Amino acid sequence: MKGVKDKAMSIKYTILGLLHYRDLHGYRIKDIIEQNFNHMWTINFGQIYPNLKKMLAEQLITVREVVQVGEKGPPRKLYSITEKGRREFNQWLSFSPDGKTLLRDPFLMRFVFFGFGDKKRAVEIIDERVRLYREQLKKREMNLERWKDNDIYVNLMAEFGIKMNKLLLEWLEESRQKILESEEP
Amino acid sequence: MKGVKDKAMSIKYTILGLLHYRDLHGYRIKDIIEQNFNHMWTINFGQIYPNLKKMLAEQLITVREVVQVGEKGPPRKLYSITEKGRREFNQWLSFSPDGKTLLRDPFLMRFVFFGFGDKKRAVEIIDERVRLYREQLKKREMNLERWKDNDIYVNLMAEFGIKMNKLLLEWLEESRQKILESEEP
DNA sequence: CCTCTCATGTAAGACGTTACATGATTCA
DNA sequence: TGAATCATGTAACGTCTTACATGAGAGG
Repeated sequence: MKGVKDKAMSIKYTILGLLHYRDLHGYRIKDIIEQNFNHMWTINFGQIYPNLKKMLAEQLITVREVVQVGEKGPPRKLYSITEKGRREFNQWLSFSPDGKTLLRDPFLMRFVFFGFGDKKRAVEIIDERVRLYREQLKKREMNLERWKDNDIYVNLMAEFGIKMNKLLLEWLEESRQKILESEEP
Repeated sequence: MKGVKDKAMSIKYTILGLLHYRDLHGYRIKDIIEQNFNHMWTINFGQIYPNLKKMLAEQLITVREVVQVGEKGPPRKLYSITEKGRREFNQWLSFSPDGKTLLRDPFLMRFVFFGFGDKKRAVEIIDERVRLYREQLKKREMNLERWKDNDIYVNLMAEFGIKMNKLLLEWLEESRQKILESEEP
């Protein structure tokens, strides 16, 4: 069980997980993570390509170059998971010690200190945020529709993202009301 | 409005915010953040002390050394916010562009892939997690009691932490049931 | 012609985590 | 005596973000 340590989100295991479904190239991996794990992650190429390189060196994956005839852009590099990759993935899946659940939100951080600023401005900022959360919710609900046929865990996870989004919205709207009703210090 | 950019949680502004209430030393700042922002952050000295040093150089804060007579440990360094610090803080409070809300949870990341592993083991891991969320919830509820007299924003934030915790618990318990009822692939 | 999308990648820097190092006092 | 708490801090390492660099084809 040694060696399976990762407190962070771990792109490594996410990639290994995705490669269980089908072979993928870097650009596509980014797409999938962006669409499906957007409530947990912001992903970028600066993370993906170096990781793939490293995983290749560790022999967790293999590559083959595929030229898409009549398609734009450079040839794709399709990655596949190896037996070693599967073994490490399974170790992680069953025995990785989980870190804490963290809701990282710079807005919420500001929110706590709104008492030191102007109330009118605070409400303005909240309104902006409400709009943003509404848009996000719409997107997630559409996304869930698209993936409905998927496996149970993926669906449950997507449903959770929507629930969290709704909670955030409800809470913010209630808070807005309470703030308006509150007396100035 | 230039120069106010921070996508990350920004210890800097959090410290400036806390110094609005009273003068603090590094160790105490860590305590407060740990107790009050635990659903958003894990904080450690490796972040706090270097930041205080930097903020001192930027003249956002000042220090004075205070020897606690008859107290254990080295003398405390009490930090105060300066006028410049207040100005920067207010800029941030009113005009910082907020990044995305991210729920970082290594457990949830594993959860998505449970379909590739053993169902019995998956349920075991979920049960462990349920216990952990229950404990967390208890702590947060006690914490809210302690801070009840605080300002409205701090309270709303704490309430949100509790709501999120409850949602996570409910969702996980429901999911556990659905997983048990589901057919093996 | 210009911008968008697809597709690869690197480099610098910001941010976060863990481990180490020191040392006094309190409590079991 | 040994562990825990209070209190300071540094160093090394990992992770994440942003910006840069390249280039082809599609569509307006």
